[in-house]
Amino acid sequence: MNIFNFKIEKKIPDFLGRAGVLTTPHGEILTPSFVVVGTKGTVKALTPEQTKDLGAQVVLANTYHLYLQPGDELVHEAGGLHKFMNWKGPMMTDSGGFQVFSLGVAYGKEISKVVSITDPSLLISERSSVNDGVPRLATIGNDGVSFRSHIDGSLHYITPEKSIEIQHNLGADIIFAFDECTSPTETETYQEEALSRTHAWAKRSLEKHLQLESKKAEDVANENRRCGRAPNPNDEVGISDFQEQYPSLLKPQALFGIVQGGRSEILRKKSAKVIGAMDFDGFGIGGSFAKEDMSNAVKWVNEILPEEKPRHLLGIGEPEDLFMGVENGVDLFDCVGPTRIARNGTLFTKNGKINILNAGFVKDFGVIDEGCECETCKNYTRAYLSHLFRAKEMLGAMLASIHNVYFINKLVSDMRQSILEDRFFEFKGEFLTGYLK
RNA sequence: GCGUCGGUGGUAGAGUGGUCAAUUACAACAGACUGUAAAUCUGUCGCCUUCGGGCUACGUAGGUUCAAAUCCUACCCGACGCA
Repeated sequence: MNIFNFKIEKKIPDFLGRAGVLTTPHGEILTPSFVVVGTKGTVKALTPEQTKDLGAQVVLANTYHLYLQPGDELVHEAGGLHKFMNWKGPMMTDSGGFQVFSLGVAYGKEISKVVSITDPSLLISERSSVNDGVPRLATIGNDGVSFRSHIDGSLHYITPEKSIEIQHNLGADIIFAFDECTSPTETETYQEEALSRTHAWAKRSLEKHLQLESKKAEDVANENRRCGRAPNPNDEVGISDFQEQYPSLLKPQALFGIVQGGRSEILRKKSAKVIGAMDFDGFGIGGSFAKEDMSNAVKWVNEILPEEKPRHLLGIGEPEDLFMGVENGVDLFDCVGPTRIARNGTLFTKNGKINILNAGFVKDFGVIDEGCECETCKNYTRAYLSHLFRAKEMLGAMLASIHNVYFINKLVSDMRQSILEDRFFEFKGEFLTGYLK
């Protein structure tokens, strides 16, 4: 299935990279594209209007968080997440699979999305399927995952079916299969076990999704009859014509399957084959990576995944990683980085990141990033942002987020343009020379 | 003028004979942050160091003691009360 049209406009010669257009019921996404993260139905410190104006084409919210608060049923009652949060463009939701990891094995440890595999303290101690005594908020079973709410401690059980159900209630255009994100420090044996679980969950996610989609199609047909509209004989799902006519919640949703496999070439390729052969509308590439492994993993996977479907590298967003991903055939990226580091005082510039809290910026009346066209750079100085951060004024986080989101969207958009103009590697060289110094 | 209480590191404020270079918070300085447990977290925070330790420090100056930020005396400063 490929429910949303994905058109590849131009490829990077002899590489996997490409520029394309993905059409969703809420508009087009020009790829490659950076997906801004709005976990709880808000891009932190930005209004949806600002987010859009900063060049964001699509936002990603989170199943687990919205299920806990305010509850997916409430969001559904509100008319879906688009309407609830007033985001009119394309939207994605993550399945909660990452929280299996971040609230599970990674809980309380210094393990995150990108880790240094050389650090022995990160090694996961001997696994026991029962309870290894390590405190965590998520426990994995073969059928699903028990979560202890990080908000109030209450216990919840999420299965692939439950995740898909929640994501249908939320109503994003693109939703993800429920998966298990593993740490690269896990043993090969465990990676294999987790991978077969992820594959089984992918299948169950897909089945549940198709079931809910056909029910939605039925609802659409009924709605049609009720309103006296003639069903469209050329469109058995009855979807494309309804994009403008029907409320958000009756619009079709695309499901992306997620490839895992840790650091292993064999497992990554196996996963790409298995997931790639399933009837997904696109694919996510997941996992916690050792930085040095990332490009290999992406390449292995994208050589196998069907070329005509979009690919999303989950949770990656450092500028140098974006170049790596685009070069290796990734169409979509999401990352909390730009917004999180912004709130913590770090800003992107063409010459690398700066921490605006550093003493040198107190009396620096220059702009954050010379030549940047964002509202922050056009109107405020480094000294002013320095003051806002030191004074803990929330405008600091807002102005910094404006800059970082603009910067990263502009960067990916420039990459796209460079592909179209056949000068991707020139652009990459130019940018990284200044950025990585 | 008399009396009472008090003067501790950039700030606030613990400590009231040894375990005190001195709890804690804030500030300061730096670092981290990659499908958001995150407007968060970590480290440093008297001087010197061959990282073992050495030196100078709790208003000032003396004193008691093996040992004082802690006890005594005088002085300086502050708050309050009485004249």
